[in-house]
Amino acid sequence: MSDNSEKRPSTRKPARRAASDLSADIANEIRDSIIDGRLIVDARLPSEAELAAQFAVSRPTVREALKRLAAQSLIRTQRGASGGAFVNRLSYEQAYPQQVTTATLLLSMNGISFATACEARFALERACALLACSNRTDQQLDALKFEIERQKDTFLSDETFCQSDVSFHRTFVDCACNPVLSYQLAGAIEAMQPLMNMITYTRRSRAVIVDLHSAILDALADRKATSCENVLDELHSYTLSLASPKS
Amino acid sequence: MSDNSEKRPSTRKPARRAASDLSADIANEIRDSIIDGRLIVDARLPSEAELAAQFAVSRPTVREALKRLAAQSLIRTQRGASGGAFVNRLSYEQAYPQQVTTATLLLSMNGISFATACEARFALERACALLACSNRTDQQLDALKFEIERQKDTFLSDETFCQSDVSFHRTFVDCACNPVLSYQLAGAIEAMQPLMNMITYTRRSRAVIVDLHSAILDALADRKATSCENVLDELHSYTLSLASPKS
DNA sequence: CAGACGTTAAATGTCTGACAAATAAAAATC
DNA sequence: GATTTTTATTTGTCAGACATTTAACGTCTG
Repeated sequence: MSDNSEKRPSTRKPARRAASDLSADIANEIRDSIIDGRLIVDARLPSEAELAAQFAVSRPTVREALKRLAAQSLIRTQRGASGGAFVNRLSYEQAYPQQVTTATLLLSMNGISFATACEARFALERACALLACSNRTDQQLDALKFEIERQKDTFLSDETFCQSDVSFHRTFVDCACNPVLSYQLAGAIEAMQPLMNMITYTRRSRAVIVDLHSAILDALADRKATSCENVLDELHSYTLSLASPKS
Repeated sequence: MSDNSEKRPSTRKPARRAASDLSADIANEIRDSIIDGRLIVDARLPSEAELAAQFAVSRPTVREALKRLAAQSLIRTQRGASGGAFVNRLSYEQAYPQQVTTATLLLSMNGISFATACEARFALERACALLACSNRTDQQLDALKFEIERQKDTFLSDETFCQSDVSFHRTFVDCACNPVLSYQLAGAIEAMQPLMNMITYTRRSRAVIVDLHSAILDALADRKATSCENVLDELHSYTLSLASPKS
């Protein structure tokens, strides 16, 4: 929204623009360099001492800036002679935890209702149905089948059942064979699972869940996207009914 | 094959990196306290000196940990007598930029193809169609109409047109009236827009876009979810055809 | 000449101590 | 009693130092 016209560092001076957070400024500057390609993957940043001289600050300040970037997995550091800070290749594995943390806190801190979270979660999962039906592999079907079989085991602990539930839905999302989609959805599903577990833990009927999961598997096997979406809607309704059975 | 100087021995395990990163350990510990509720929103953390004593490290180390948390908007700091570090109420506005940054870098650093990104983007947007049709307000329709009118102006610069395009789609997502969905989708749309602009900038026909946008508006007005999804599919196909014109 | 081995230098990780700046509460003044 | 001043607390920043890690260099030996 704000006009980002900070492309002229030559005329830049230690102005009075509320610059009481040097480490944040430095971190932002380096981050922008990474985003717009001036610093490419695996490029080595100047040493902390050099950065300190370059930005005319002390080394602790530079270090705080680097730690900010490290917290976002934008850089990695290595000790030793040819060590230093390197631009990190951001991988899905590294981005997942942050995504989950952020989503979890957003839900818990902003009073998101169970219904709203649930609605979002199933809408997103529904978005995968079409692609999953066209792109799913037989291996993925086997994986889904395996989880369903696990869930049929009545001796399974509640915790393990929930874990298997998450695995099932993540595998379902993976059926779309689109890593971007998997990334986005994994964050959403993982973040909402604790919330959903807390509410539906005791009330859920495993038989109903297993039946619906089986129906999803069948729809995927037959590549029937519409029927797949319908089952997801049923699962959505059932989950909602667990949360508010007040009558 | 060129000899790669950055070989990665597969036997190398990332297990021994926990030994020397005190600031990361401290940051993780505090983060977990926030997540599981031991530290609630607006709670004040101990002062840096107290934290240093508590964790038996020096103040700079504590500060690096706090900067890591600040980079994720988990805490805010305030100077002065009754200042300190406070648990931040994570808002969507604060989470957006990080979400966009992460998504942008994930796309650009992992060689995500245009088709894959496009597929994910439209699948996600499609997920909103059903909810948008039931929940949209007349105000939102007006906002969409306003953007379409802007896009009809032939004197609009390419940049402004793209900007309006983003606004249109974000407003569309907002029609679902689900903040969680808006958050997830905004990240995806914002992150993919630069990629899509780069490819479709010159080739796109504004008339086609405007027509499709109008069709979306009509579908929303009539609350016809299926027709809305179909138009989105058309837009998807058209965008894809721009990237690989078989003519 | 080649390989093993010790040395060295560079870089990050950490600590100590200090001062500056901001800020709210307490104290002093009118 | 209201306003002003002082004070204490806390973060922001700096300087210097030492420890630790690690790659590169040089030396010694077979």
